[in-house]
Amino acid sequence: MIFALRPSERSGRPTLWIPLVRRIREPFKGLWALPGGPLTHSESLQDAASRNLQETTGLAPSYLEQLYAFGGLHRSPTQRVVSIVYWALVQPTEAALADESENVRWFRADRLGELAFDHNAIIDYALWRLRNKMAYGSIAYHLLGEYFTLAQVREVYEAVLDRELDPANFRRQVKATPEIEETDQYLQGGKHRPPRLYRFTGRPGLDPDNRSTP
Amino acid sequence: MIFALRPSERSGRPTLWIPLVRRIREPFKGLWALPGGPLTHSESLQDAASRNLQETTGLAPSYLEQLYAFGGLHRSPTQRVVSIVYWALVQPTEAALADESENVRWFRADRLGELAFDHNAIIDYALWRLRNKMAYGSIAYHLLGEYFTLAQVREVYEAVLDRELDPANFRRQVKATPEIEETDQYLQGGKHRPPRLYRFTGRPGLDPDNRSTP
DNA sequence: TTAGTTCTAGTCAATTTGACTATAACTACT
DNA sequence: AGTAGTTATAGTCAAATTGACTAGAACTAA
Repeated sequence: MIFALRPSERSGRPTLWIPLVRRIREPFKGLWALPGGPLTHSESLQDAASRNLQETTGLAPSYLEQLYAFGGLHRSPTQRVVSIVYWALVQPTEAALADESENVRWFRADRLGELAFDHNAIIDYALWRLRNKMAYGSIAYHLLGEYFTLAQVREVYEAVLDRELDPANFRRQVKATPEIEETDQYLQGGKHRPPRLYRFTGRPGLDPDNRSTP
Repeated sequence: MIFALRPSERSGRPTLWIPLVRRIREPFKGLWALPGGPLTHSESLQDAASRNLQETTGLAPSYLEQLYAFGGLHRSPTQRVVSIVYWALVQPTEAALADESENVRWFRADRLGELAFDHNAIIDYALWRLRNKMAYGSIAYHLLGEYFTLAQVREVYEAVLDRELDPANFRRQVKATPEIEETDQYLQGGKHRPPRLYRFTGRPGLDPDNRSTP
């Protein structure tokens, strides 16, 4: 389950997109589904998630975390399947390089049709978790490049939380977080005063997969 | 992974306890471990967790949530094992009924020796999650009975967060949460003014397992 | 009756939040 | 060159929240 920001077609503002793969066999042949695959004996769960991500979309995520293990009895009509789902955030530069083909395509996260299996429910849950994490932790930065303006951060929040935020107040809050570092670079090229660039110096989450690896 | 409150032996204040089972075969024969067992083809993950809980300790939890799927390569020295761990909170009345035997015993969560497999790490993570959830959500009530005093709620917070809280300020905050309902009952029997009893009217979490079941 | 205890309501200053104003610094147009 | 348009950025002010504290209420035990 991969999230990336892409500019919306109309407004140009960033919105959440996710890549899906088309099912080429039954069940649900022809429908779109989350990328995934079996776990082998010689890789950890996180490694398997990375590998699947790499194989289907060519992406290397800047953030990868376990989402949930789905194990209901009737997730697949043909057999019992337990899916340990990971979710990833990728930076725009990465996302632009992603492979796209007949059977791999990006979709806006808020405009999905009916997907295979219980994948709509999985995505709903991932969106809920993303919004939740965003409200507390510092996760939005993994959707941006190394350098970013505070307005870009605000746009990420606005896209994910789907509401407008006061620019001045948002600034004040972000600047109060110690993980945000001011650079002395400015972003040129806009039709207005050039905004200062910042960078994020924090580490990912505190999950069992990540907490030990410093 | 089961949490319950029990009065500390010395101070009498509530502290966190967890039941462990003794390994009766290799690997780690003789060491204590978290209760658990294999997943069958005919039960969901949550059902399997409930069943294992019931079989080993006789407990029926008031709260059951998925913790994490652990899938490192070397968790067991003999074979590759993926454990989808659930954590439960049980009320004191339930916990008092729990089976205890030669091979099932309760331990204080902050005074554990070396356990089998990676179970120390799992418990550390569960404790971290419990503290986290407690700081935000309304989860402490699942460790208490149906009726409770605000001082009891505070004691739960103090036990889990391991720091003292101002009684008056804590009251104010708890009373501000809409899920807490005042009753017109009072708890008699103390050597002091009898405190009013409250009840919790909220629902569990918003996990995929729980969110649909109303 | 009094001392001891916790319960409970309340005050007050410090901090944080939300709404808003004003100036700074750039580009684009005339 | 000058001016309008735009976003960046700092700052103000009232409202809401939090933390430290005070004081009376209501019970038990002696």
